[in-house]
Amino acid sequence: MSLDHILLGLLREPASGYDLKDAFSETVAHFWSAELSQIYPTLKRLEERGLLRSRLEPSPKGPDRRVYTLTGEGRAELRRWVRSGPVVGVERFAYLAQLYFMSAADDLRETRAFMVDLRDHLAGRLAELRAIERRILAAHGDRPERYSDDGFHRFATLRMGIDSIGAKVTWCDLTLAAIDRRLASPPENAS
Amino acid sequence: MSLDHILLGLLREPASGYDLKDAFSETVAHFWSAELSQIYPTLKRLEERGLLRSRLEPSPKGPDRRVYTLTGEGRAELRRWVRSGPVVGVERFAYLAQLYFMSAADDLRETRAFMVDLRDHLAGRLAELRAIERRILAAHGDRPERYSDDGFHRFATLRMGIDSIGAKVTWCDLTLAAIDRRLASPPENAS
DNA sequence: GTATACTATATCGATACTGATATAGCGAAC
DNA sequence: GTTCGCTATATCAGTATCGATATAGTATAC
Repeated sequence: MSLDHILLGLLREPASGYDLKDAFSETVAHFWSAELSQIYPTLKRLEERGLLRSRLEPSPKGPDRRVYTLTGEGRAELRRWVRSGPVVGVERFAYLAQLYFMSAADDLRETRAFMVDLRDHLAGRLAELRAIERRILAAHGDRPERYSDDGFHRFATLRMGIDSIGAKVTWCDLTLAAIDRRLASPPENAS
Repeated sequence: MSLDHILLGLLREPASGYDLKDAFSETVAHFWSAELSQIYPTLKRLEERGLLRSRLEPSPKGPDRRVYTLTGEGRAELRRWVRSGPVVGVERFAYLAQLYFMSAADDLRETRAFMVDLRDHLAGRLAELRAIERRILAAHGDRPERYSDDGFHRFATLRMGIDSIGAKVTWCDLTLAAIDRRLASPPENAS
């Protein structure tokens, strides 16, 4: 159900499905993603439910664009959702499952290589988020307390991404250190 | 695809679908979850693919149990997956989307209430994970360096949950503090 | 002229996941 | 004796998501 509401949220300004796909990568990529093959049918369904309205517009650089606009009902539904209290879903981490099952039978040096890979990947994501943060801070004279209300909320979601992935990178480092200690002096009476 | 491999991993000891549902809540709940309605057909499919074998056993307390066992192929597939490098999926946070769209038009005190709710929820999850950690530490005389290889990997996944949720709770607190500063002295030249 | 790249919409099949529902044995409470 | 709760398996409908594919206009490069 969340994609429905995210599309409503992004449509506070009129846009086509194609535009929305771009909006995803620019703005909400750190907490949601969607393919065009999911966006188009979802927009259609939202229009059928009366939450959106659409019109065809000629495009200067391709086929006609179907541009969607929020209806009053759509705006009301978005507000209802935002005010309905935090929607906390199940988090799924396939890589933790891999780590969990990478046990006794395997070589600890394989675990080490796995953790190095994971650390690199997460550190890359963290660097991207930090780059976005720097751009935002620069645009506001490094004074986050002076953001508009919109900016305040957007900055907050970005910070959660940075803090959460940052904690994971630190966890990778600590786990790697523990692996190295273990490789240097294996436990004798393991339990 | 991950559920397939998680079931293979949990089946290093024979179990029925019903057992596996329990195993989820006891062991891997902090990084995956699944309903019986998904577990049963997945087990059937894994058996068709030759990764599992099953037999019917009479149960002392109910209808017959269908008990699944790993085949050699199943064990090989599990090892292949574990060694294939970290599978990093997209993380989706509906509550960040809500926060993101909870902007200018709304009252900042609503954002505050939302963040308090979220903090409570996350703090509850964190407390559960810390309780599991304490039980494990107590069982090992508070010396994590002496775990078996199995214990080492399991403890590592638990730590990632604790660190990551801990960072989110801290982020809630910092965001709440920023909201309170903002409520006390609203920005004049917001940008 | 044609191959390539980008804009734009759309559909299909496969898999993933949830919640509801059905069936059925077994034991304890009332 | 029947209701309740637990064990146990199973199916269904609805939605979510991804990757592949089709179609087609426009512009640029070669």
